[in-house]
Amino acid sequence: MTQSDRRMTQQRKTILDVLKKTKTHPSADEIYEIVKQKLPRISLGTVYRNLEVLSELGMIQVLELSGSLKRFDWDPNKHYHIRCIRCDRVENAPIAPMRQLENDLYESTVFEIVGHNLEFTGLCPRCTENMS
Amino acid sequence: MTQSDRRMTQQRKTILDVLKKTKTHPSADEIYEIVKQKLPRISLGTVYRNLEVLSELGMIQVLELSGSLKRFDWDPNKHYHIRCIRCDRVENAPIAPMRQLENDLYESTVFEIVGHNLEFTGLCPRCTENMS
DNA sequence: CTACATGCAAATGCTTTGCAACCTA
DNA sequence: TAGGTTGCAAAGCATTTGCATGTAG
Repeated sequence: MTQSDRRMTQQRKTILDVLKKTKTHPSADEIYEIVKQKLPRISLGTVYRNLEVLSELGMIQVLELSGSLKRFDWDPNKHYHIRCIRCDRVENAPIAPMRQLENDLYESTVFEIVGHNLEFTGLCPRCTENMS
Repeated sequence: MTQSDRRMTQQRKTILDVLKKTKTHPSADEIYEIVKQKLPRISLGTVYRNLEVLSELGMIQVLELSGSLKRFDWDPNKHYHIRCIRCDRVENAPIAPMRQLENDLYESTVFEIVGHNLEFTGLCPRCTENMS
């Protein structure tokens, strides 16, 4: 199936809209809950399938961060993230991609490097406040 | 429960031994399969519980890499990894930890940074060969 | 019309957990 | 002998999938 075979269904369009407007990095279930307000009969499976398709089309990005569920990013461009170790909230890390990193490894590994992922962990403001 | 309350059972000892000898970064199930050869009656649940305990004790490290199952590292010290996107094999990345990275973010984020994770993705030699 | 997409429910895969029996310190 | 630990099985949870029906192009 080629890209042109994709159909812009109500569901796909709504999911994309919701993600673009959310501006955070929600999980499939969070997206499902919001989309359900507009399309009450949508199923979670459809949400997963469409997020997958949209990422194949390069319109969004799937974030598979360490030790947490999948999150989805309206911005398909490479960038880094910070994850709150308490509430799992994810935000962008305000630091430019380090493109030379992969070259640094070129001579010292037998792997053929194709990319890298940098993820910061920390406490978001809300969780810092509520520390018991 | 304090560290001194921990008991060094046959199971715990064997799991630690196997991991130290493996020198790779196996999954719980891979460890289970090897340990079973020495302790045929051990259960997968016990393997998970002990790996968790050993990491609490700082004797090993749990790796929660993006989009893959948990892996366990006999070396509790911070270091980076490369993951094969085809077979999921994980090896160490021969590059020194960048300790200043977190400071770079200090002024530009509202998060209280506590750490970071850098993960390279690529093709291991075996998978590079077998590319169809 | 055709074949991609959906809703539903069941299945999957990894990991965790409740519990009674067991064993280490 | 106290209480941490085990084996077993069941539960948990995010995600995927099979299938009959629906619908975009």
